[in-house]
Amino acid sequence: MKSYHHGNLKQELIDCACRLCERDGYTKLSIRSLAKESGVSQTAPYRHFETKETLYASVATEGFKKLSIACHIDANKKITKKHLVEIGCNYIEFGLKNANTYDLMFGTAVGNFAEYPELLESANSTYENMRLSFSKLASDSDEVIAFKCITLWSMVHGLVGILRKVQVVGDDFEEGVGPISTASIISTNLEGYLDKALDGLIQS
Amino acid sequence: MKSYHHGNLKQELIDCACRLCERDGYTKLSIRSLAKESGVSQTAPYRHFETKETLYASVATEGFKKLSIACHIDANKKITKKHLVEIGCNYIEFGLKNANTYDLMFGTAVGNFAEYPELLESANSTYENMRLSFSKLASDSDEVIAFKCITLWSMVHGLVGILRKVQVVGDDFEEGVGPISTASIISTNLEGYLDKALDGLIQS
DNA sequence: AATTTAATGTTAGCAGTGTAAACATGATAG
DNA sequence: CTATCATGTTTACACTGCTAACATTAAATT
Repeated sequence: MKSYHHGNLKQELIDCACRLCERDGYTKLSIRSLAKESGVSQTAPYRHFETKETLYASVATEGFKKLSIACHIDANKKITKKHLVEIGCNYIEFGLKNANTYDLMFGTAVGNFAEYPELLESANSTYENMRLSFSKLASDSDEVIAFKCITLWSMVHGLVGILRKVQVVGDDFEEGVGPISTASIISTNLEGYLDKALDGLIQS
Repeated sequence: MKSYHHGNLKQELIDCACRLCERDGYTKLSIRSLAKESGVSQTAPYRHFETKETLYASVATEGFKKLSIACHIDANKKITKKHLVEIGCNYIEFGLKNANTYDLMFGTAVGNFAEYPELLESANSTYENMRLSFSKLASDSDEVIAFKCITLWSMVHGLVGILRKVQVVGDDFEEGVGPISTASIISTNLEGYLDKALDGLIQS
C-alpha cells in the first residue's frame, strides 16, 4: 500500500538522473524512464522540473558542487605552486572520471545558466575557489589573478577535452610519438606536466 | 515533373545538415526535417546514412576539413613563432564562429571516430598539420613535438570552451576583474595572449 | 475541528522522433 | 531487352517531450 504522494520525489529524481547521466550520457536520459525508475507516473517529474533542461540544470549543479569539492584546498594555509598543481590535477581527474556529467556542465545542453540561479551560483563558486587560491599564492592585482585563472582553467579544461578525444581519434602515426601515445604519457604524469606548464603562468 | 530519383541527395543532405547544425545546433537536427527540406520522403536519407550518427559523422568531417583549411599555413616557408600564434588564433576563431559545428566535432555525438574512416582521416590530418608546423619551427625530437602539439591544442581548445562558457555564466564579481571581463579582454587581444602563452611552450 | 487551498500525483493524448520492413521506380550492366 | 541493384516511398512501431484535465492529500485558514 504505497502512498499516493511520494514524499521525496524531486531529490530522488535528481539523484537518479545524476546516476543515469553519468552512466549513459545525458542524451540517453528520458524523463519517462526516470519516472519509471522512481515508480511514479510518466508526467510526475513535470511537477518538479518545468522542462528537461531544468532537470539537466539540476544535474549540472550537482556536478559543479562535486567539482568544487574536488578542487577545494584548505584556505587557511598559504597556497604554493604545488597546491595549484594539485588543483589542476584534481580538476582534470574529475573531468575524466565524470566525463558524461562534465559534458552536461560545459556543453550546450543547458543554454543559459542565468535562468537557473542554483546552477549559476555553483558554477561561479567553482571559479571563485580557483581565484581565491591564486590570490593566496602571490600578491598580484585582481586583473592578473583573473587572467591567471582563465588561463589555468582553459588549460585544464582543454586537456580534459583533448585527452578524451585523442583516445577516440586513433593513432595512425609512428610508435611513441602520435597523439595517443603522447596523451597517455601526459595523463600518466599529469602532475609533472602541469608543474611545468604552470611555470609560465606563475612568473609574470 | 520532378524525377523519382533525386540524383544528388547525399551531398545535398550533408550540405543542408551542415547549415542547419551550425544554425540551430545538432540536437535540433532531425532526419525527417532534413528530408522535408530536400523535398524527399522521410526515410530516403536512410539510403545514404545508416543512422543519425553517420550523418553527424559526415557533418563533423566537413568541420575538420574546414578547420584544417582555417589553420593551414604555407608549408614551404620556414615557420616562426608568429605563425604558430596565427594558427592558434585561427583555430580559436573557427571554434567561436562555428560553435555548433565545433560541438559536433569535439563532443560525444559521434562516439567512435574509428567507425567513420573519412572522419578519422580528416581529424588526424588536422592534427598532422599542426605537427608539421611545429616540426618546422625547431629541430625537436618527435616526442617533444608531439608534446608541444598536444599542449597547444589543449590550450586553444580549452580557450574556445571557456570563452564560450564564461559568456553564459554571468559576472557576479567586481567591475573589470570577473571572468567575463577577463575573457573579453583575452578575446579582444587573442594574438597577444597566445604570443605570451607560447613563450613557455617554445623554449624547453 | 472543519473547510478551503495549494502541492503533488495520475490518465489520456498530441506531435514529433529514429528506424525497420515491404514495396516501387528507374538507371545500369549483361 | 531484360535482370539487377541503387535509390526512392509507404506504412508502421516504439519512444520521446510536453500539455490539459482530473485525483488525492498535505497544509493553511477560518
